[in-house]
Amino acid sequence: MPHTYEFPRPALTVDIVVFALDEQDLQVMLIERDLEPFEGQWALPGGFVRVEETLDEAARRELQEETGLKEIFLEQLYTFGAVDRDPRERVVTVAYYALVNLEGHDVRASTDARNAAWFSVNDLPDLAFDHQTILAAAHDRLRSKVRYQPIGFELLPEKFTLRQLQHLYEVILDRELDKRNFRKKVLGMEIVKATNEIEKDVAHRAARLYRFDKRKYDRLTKRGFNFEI
Amino acid sequence: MPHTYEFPRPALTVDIVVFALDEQDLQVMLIERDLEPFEGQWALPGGFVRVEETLDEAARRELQEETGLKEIFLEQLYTFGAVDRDPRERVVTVAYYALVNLEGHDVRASTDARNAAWFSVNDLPDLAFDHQTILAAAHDRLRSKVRYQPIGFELLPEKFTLRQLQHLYEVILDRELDKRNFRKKVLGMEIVKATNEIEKDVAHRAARLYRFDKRKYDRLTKRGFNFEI
DNA sequence: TTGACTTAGTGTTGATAAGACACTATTATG
DNA sequence: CATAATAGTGTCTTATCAACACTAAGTCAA
Repeated sequence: MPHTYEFPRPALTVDIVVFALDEQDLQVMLIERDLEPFEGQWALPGGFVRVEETLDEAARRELQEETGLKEIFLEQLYTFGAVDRDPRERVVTVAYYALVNLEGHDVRASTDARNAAWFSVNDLPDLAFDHQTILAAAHDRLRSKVRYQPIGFELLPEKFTLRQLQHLYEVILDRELDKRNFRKKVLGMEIVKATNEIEKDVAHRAARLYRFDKRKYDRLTKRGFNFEI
Repeated sequence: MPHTYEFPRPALTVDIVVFALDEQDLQVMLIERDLEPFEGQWALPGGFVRVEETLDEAARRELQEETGLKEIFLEQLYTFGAVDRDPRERVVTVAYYALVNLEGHDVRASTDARNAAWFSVNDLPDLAFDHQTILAAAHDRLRSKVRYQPIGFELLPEKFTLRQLQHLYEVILDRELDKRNFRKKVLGMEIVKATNEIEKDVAHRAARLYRFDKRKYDRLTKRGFNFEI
């Protein structure tokens, strides 16, 4: 069913940069394109915005369709509108970034006849369209945002050790942190709460598990509290 | 000339929140609508994105057409895509915010048969569409951004006194700052340079004029310098 | 069962930055 | 020439940040 407008309109898409964390690295989910243009190349998950859904809904829908991920942290990043970013026609894309913890979510390796895979942000393949630019912008945003808002917890399982939390910050900020200073600061802010559990199946002394205390964090931010690592 | 697509497409617009500073307040430029919907109500300047221009170009073009402003600081803010934000049809808008200094730019009070005017952000009329939401988001962004990037200089004339600069921060951050500490900090960062001029036509001791040292600022930010007030 | 290995967990100190605070200097004006 | 208005300046206290090393607890293998 064709749709006709008085003036030409850009197509509108969403693209999502999904970050996760493994033991070594920050990872990004990419999808192998099975259509021209850029057939066979890796690209960010995404697709067209429908007229009856919001941008956030479009991003969540595409993410679930293409990767199986749902109910994850998702935030709008920036809208990319270079005239020639898609060789076929004018396409404006609203980019999002998402954070997932690998333990809590089951990521389908392949859906919609497309191949999906995780890549280290430090070892990326060539990407389709301007997706390299979008990914770099998302990485920048994550790096700066993690410094004043505790979004990093989204990358960890519900219960985590302080070592895992520190590792998260070290990977995202790309520098080493002092263990004692880090623990002092995090515990001093009182936004994590000790559980009475310890980690299991480790070949050394087991560390205490903590959980993020969202209620306390919300109360603190209301009073202008600034979470800074 | 009609344009036909296989699937329906949202219309794509840009809207711009233009900030300026007067002696008392932070001001925003609004335009009185002369068409339905919201005829007679105040709204942000903006309009449709053309297929042959980037989003930034669209924002600059609309700004010049509707307010006469050009060559000003302009930055993308956020993209608003609620399904019912325009009662006529689906319209997604890429919002921008802009900073101008009132002395350096000649703002037409009225163009395109529309009435344009400045309003204090503390005393706004009812706005059309979701423009109240967009404006609030821009105000938030300005407040937080001014704390770690020296964008505030865009609101001042080329040469300004330290009192003007302090006033700018006080208005945007909505709190009083200590004069000695403020001057110590700003001069210590070395991102403003004293001129050998002083202000004129004041009924008291005249203050020295300074100018923003963009070259020095660029060199400092490259080394990870953090501009914080 | 014990010794080696691995990571958990813990405080102090010195340096630097931030915040509170009040007076003198300069110019215009009546 | 006195008054009024804002410019311009330094010190001290307190808080924050960064550097730094050892003991505790548990696993594992000989």
